[in-house]
Amino acid sequence: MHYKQAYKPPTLTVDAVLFQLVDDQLMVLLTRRAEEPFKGEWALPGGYSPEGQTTIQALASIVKRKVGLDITADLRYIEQLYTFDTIARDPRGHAVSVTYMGCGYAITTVGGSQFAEWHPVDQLPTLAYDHADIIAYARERLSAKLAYTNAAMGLLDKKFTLSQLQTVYEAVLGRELDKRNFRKKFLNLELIRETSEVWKGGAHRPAKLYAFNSDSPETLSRSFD
Amino acid sequence: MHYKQAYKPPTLTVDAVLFQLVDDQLMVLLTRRAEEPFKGEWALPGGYSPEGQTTIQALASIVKRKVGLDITADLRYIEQLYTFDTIARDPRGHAVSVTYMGCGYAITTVGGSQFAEWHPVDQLPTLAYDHADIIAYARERLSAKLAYTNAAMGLLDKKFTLSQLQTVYEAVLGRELDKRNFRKKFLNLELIRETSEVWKGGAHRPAKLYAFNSDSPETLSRSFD
DNA sequence: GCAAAAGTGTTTGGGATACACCCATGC
DNA sequence: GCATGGGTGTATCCCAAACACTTTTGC
Repeated sequence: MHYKQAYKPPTLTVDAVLFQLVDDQLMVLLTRRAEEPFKGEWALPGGYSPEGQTTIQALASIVKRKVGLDITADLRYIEQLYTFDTIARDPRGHAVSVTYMGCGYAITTVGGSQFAEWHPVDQLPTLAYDHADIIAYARERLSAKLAYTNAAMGLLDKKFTLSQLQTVYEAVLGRELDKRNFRKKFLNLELIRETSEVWKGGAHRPAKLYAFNSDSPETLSRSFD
Repeated sequence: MHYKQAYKPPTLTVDAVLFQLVDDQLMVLLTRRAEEPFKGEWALPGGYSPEGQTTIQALASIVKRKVGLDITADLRYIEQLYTFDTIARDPRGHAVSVTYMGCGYAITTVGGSQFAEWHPVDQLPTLAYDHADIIAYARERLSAKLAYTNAAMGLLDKKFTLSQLQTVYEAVLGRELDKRNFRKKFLNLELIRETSEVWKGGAHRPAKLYAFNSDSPETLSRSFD
């Protein structure tokens, strides 16, 4: 593409905030930077988004290469979050970052060219660039989405118990919920259905397994909580 | 900025969906394209976003130049909407567009290097690029924001009557609301305050003027409607 | 039998909805 | 005095919140 006047676009990058629950805690995937700038610091997985690829395509190949995670196979949900574009956010020069937020369940396949680790979203280390802001924004968005969509699906197995569902809500919202009210409200939304299976999880009464009625993102007419 | 490997970013553009009410109708500002591609068709105001400027800075100068509108002075509100990045959206080559949604009140200053006109959002002409999608997305976002923020502020004068406020809600949501319930609910939100002034708008009882308590965007704890 | 999580109902208060008439002004 | 929009109250229903005990299993 060429232009009548001289035109130079900023660098375009992509970054992903990837969530999953580990031990009932909301975790985010971070990589340790091997090079300057911010060498040795923690950062979100991300990289350059070149001409000829959509940002999500670029993100998919970067995430696969750097942290060994397949965003279609390993994630249950991903959406565009926001585009961060302040001039000084990258010390090397002006870089505009299109960010994504994704959710998964029991992801263990992490391991690529960069060292990566899941960190509790409530106890993050110092982060490179403006990545702390990006994570804060993603967490807020996810909280909001729990209330009016079936986004909790992203953090659960295909079949799950009501207690596991409640754990997702509690971990993301950061507060405890009443078990009876939670079940009543959620079952009223007609978002999930009972399956015939049960979960035998230990030395206690087995729990019924439920599944979401729809595999795709849904917006609720009346919102939850 | 230079790179270890060859890296070429896509073109970065900005586009704005600007709303205002005219005759109780929600209108969006469109320009008529003077050149190929899509010569003669209607499009959103927008243009290239160069290195060294944030997208909102680039948008401000483009909108000022092309349609003669000052986004700080003429608009009451603007926010980033979404980044559209499909490869084929611009026939000239891969162009990623960071889009914004803005609202104003009684804007009459339109007139720049491009012919521009306000169009009812419910009766749009054929639009260039993917701009119809962008407008649909903006309208949805604005609808949603009316429910849980003070975004209606953006489409009103600093002081307004409750009927004018209700008109904003009806125009954006696209349905009629009950006057008594609307007033009760809105006054309960403690988002607006009565002023001592009244509006004498014609051959009928004068209406009390109200003002928003806060000039800046606010999110409500309990949502409206 | 005991530890551990699953499962279950009722009461109360507040907001949502539906609905119709009088009031203040200009002309 | 009449046309025009401004302004007001009540009854009903449903949802949200608070709250504690019994059930089923593994060991």
